[in-house]
Amino acid sequence: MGSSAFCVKDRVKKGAWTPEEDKILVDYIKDNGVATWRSLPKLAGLRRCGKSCRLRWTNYLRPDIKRGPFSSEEENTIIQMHSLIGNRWASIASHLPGRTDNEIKNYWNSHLKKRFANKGPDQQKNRSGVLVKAIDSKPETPSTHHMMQWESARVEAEARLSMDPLLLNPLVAVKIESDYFLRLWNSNVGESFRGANVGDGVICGSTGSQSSSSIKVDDSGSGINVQQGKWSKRHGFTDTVEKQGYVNRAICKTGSDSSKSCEIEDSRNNIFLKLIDFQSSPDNVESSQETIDDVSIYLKDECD
DNA sequence: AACACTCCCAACCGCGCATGT
DNA sequence: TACATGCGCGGTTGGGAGTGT
Repeated sequence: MGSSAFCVKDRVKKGAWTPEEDKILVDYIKDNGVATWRSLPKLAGLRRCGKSCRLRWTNYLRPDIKRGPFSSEEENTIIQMHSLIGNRWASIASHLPGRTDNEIKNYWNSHLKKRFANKGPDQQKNRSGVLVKAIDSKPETPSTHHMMQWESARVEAEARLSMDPLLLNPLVAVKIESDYFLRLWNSNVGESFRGANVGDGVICGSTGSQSSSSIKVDDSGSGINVQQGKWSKRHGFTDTVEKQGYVNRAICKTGSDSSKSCEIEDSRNNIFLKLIDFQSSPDNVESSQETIDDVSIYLKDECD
């Protein structure tokens, strides 16, 4: 379907790109941008298929691409990310500005793969000597499995956001920065969650007493609503924004004692994260000291 | 110098997801 | 709901560059 029809035109040139072709492509995109890749070669006067043009642009001609050898920091990032999420090169690339997924994939296959091939089936050490465990491996416990799934979901959400071209707009970047899920994850709350000792099993049946005002964000279609904004003493969240993300459903509440609770559901990975009774400054989340009293991880099927 | 072999990376291929009709 | 289209992603390949004999 899609791609098979995308690049099957006869008489299109294949193989290495010439400098002349590069110039045509760059000049055209500079002047006109990219409406659809499919129509671009014809409009630009290139005998290439749209797919080839897109690849050439995204992997080689884009002005923000960083050339040269990988730094030790970049290498370390690749190793750690790969140990966590496996061959998801696009997600890994989102953490390395200027590097393409293709470049990272090649670097892994040519430089790093062999180095870790003899370190056991699922264990790798980064340059700091920290032992990390591959997510591809069979989890030893349900909780570790879910921790990995959740981290994987987080990385994917970050990747999606970072790949968003709107990010180039600083105003939009502020919105994305305040994406509640990611901010929550990157806050002390998320830190607590990541470091939380959830034992060997899945914790179910956690309780929390919320009342007063609440805002429910529900996604029943393909679009996803993610809360952003600041806590308000009286109204829970203020400001909402619709954007593409990974969280499928979030229910956030402000208790009568100004305590907060937040439930985040990730249906794709079948994870239910519940943060109960954490406090934060109602006026400025960014600078707040958030604490967490209870963290629950649900397996939906088991706990509903 | 010539050949064989290995390595690296740009480019291609096919699958699958998101979106539109 | 079903189908078509556009495109992103990960796996694979082919050829040039580098190295060894």
